[in-house]
Amino acid sequence: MAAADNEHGQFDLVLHALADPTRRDIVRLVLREEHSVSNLARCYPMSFAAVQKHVAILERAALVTKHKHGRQRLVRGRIEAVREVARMFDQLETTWRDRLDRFGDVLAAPDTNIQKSTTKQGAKR
Amino acid sequence: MAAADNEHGQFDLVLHALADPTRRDIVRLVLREEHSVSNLARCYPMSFAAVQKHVAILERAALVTKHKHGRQRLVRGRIEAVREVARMFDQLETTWRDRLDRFGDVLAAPDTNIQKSTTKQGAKR
DNA sequence: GTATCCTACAACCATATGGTTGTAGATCTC
DNA sequence: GAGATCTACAACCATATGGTTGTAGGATAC
Repeated sequence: MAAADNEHGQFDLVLHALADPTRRDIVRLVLREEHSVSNLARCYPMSFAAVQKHVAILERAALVTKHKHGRQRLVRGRIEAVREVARMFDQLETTWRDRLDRFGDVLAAPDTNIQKSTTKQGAKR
Repeated sequence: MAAADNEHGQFDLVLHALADPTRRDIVRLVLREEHSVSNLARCYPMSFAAVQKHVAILERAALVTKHKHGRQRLVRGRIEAVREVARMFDQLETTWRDRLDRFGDVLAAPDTNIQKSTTKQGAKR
């Protein structure tokens, strides 16, 4: 499972989806232009069903959409989703850095008062 | 293993490491200040060994470092790594978007020209 | 010294993941 | 209509993952 909770957050889904080179490549392709699933499948050294699963994971993460066109389903990348993820990531990084800035001097001194301060704010969550 | 190749790329490692709320929280904590492993373990509803594994995954992704201090190992977040990942992600997103711009008309979708405005101010940090 | 605490690591379990093959349903082509 | 193609889905397998407990080693405290 995820770890701390029973339901996947969007961030979890997206990062997990992108933590695979094949899936990143699929996103790259379908951002260029739409591809049918079987079309995508021919690009990778694996079965059709395997690629289908990868597409499903990307779809679950809202990174791509599918719409049917005749007998095939065309996969299209959602550039907005990609941008949103990049933005989320920037924000996450900013948040972390801000905290860093605020407590910057703590890092300056390798290990002075870690225990006691950690004790009180460690138990939150 | 991963999928397309037998050796994990750095991007795979980092995205996989961050695709878990507990690990993201650990990164957040150890960026604020150093924590021992047992200290971290007390923050989460799981065993010491489980947290130890999470830290190992973060360490493998070079998101944190450990150095021994007496009988404990202090975990410290590598802000450079986090920033580097955000940068990698921006770059990835830029690459994808660039291709999109070049083949822009493929996207007759509602939000055609949003990305270019985002282009310049999205990657700021 | 002994006891205690922190850590590393191995063994184990349940489930998720990434892959396979096979089957069945739509849809196009003929 | 028949056949071919694209897709969805189920069943299955091997391995990875996230969690557990237990054991052993180092460092501190007494």
